[in-house]
Amino acid sequence: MAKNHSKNNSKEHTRDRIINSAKRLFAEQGYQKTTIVDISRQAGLSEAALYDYFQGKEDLLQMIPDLWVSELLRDLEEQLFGIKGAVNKMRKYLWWYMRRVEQSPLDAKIVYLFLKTNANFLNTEVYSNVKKLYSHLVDIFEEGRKSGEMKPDLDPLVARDIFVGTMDHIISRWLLKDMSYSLFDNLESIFELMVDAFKANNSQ
Amino acid sequence: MAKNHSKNNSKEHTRDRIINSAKRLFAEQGYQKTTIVDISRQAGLSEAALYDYFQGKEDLLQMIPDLWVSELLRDLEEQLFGIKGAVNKMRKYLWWYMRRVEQSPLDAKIVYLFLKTNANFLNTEVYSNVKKLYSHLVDIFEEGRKSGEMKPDLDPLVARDIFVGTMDHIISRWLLKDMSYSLFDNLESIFELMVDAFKANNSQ
DNA sequence: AGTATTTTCCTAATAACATTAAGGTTTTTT
DNA sequence: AAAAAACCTTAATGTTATTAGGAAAATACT
Repeated sequence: MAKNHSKNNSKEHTRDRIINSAKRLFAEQGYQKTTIVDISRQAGLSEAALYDYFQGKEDLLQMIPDLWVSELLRDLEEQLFGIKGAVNKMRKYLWWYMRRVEQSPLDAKIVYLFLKTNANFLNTEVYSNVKKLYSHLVDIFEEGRKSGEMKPDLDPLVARDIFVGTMDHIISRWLLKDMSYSLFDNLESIFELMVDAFKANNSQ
Repeated sequence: MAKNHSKNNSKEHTRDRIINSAKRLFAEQGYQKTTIVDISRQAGLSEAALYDYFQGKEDLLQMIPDLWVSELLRDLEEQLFGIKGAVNKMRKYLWWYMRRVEQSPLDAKIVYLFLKTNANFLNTEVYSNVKKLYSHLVDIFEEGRKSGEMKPDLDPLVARDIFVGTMDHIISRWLLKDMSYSLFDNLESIFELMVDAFKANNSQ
């Protein structure tokens, strides 16, 4: 029993060690320049042993965003729960996501810089989860439109493009610049401008 | 004389043939999955001959965006010349860029999907030209602010982030979805929303 | 023209790397 | 304690980027 427990732990531990080594190395040196030897050394194994845990280098790369994004998805609904009003939800979404990125810069770096290179990204688990993350945004804009908080003719998909595009752009630059400043700089004024774009024009 | 001319032509021709082969293959199969043999076969040479024209695979990848982006930069000033008003310039910028992307989808694909992977992207020629492309946008927003066409407290850098982020997002998705629809779908309503975000609120 | 030089290209190394083969050692189960 | 399973290792194997070394063709020079 106790042995079984400790064994399972150690197995999980090894797997995690490999993932964390890969994460650090991919984020530091990029996917191409990181070798399987690098990763397995860092994790304290031989190269061959790594193949008992993962199918290969691509598989290992995929695993990192897989874990991160599905955890984000789990957290998101929790975070939006109980918040009233589309603008308030939109605000929470933005601040929440930026904080999550700031908390997991290595995961974010891999998602933003190395994932899209994968030819069949559209067929991955990650993409389907990212779409779910986005769909919450679409719901928020739809709610805003219906409640009269936002423009009556607001296209929720267009609003999402502006929102996500802006977020992603800010994050990409932050990652490229090696996270040398805070992601929250200017966030308030960015948010205000986007609200101006979406909100109902009461004065007309 | 005649020989010299034809020789220079053929030299340029070979170089171009290599670049175009690489462009097609990188865009089709991705950078990693494209081999030097693939490229040189396609261009009608041996692998080794390719190294007389380019330093290596990375160098070849870099070359493609280099050429495209610097040509874009040359064209941009021409295109904005004579257009009056910040909103009109902003509109022209958006439509111009989208058309250029639609006209050179292979270049765009390489820029958008494979370039940021490069660890020292920030130190490349391309990045410095991209920054110049962006700086025209900042100028436009600054002009709009000063002329009263846009909000008096509009931060031009923030406006640029929204504008570029939105554009890039739409383009990335279009590229990932294999250019299966028109980039100009919804462009009008996207533009209108962005204008609402930036423009002076006359009714207040 | 005829020789020297440069350009362009090729066939073979070379070396780095991902992935597999084959099997040993330790742990768990019975 | 024997059998099975889990975990790990060293030594291939095969692919691929890059170099070496030099042939063939074009160009320049006399």
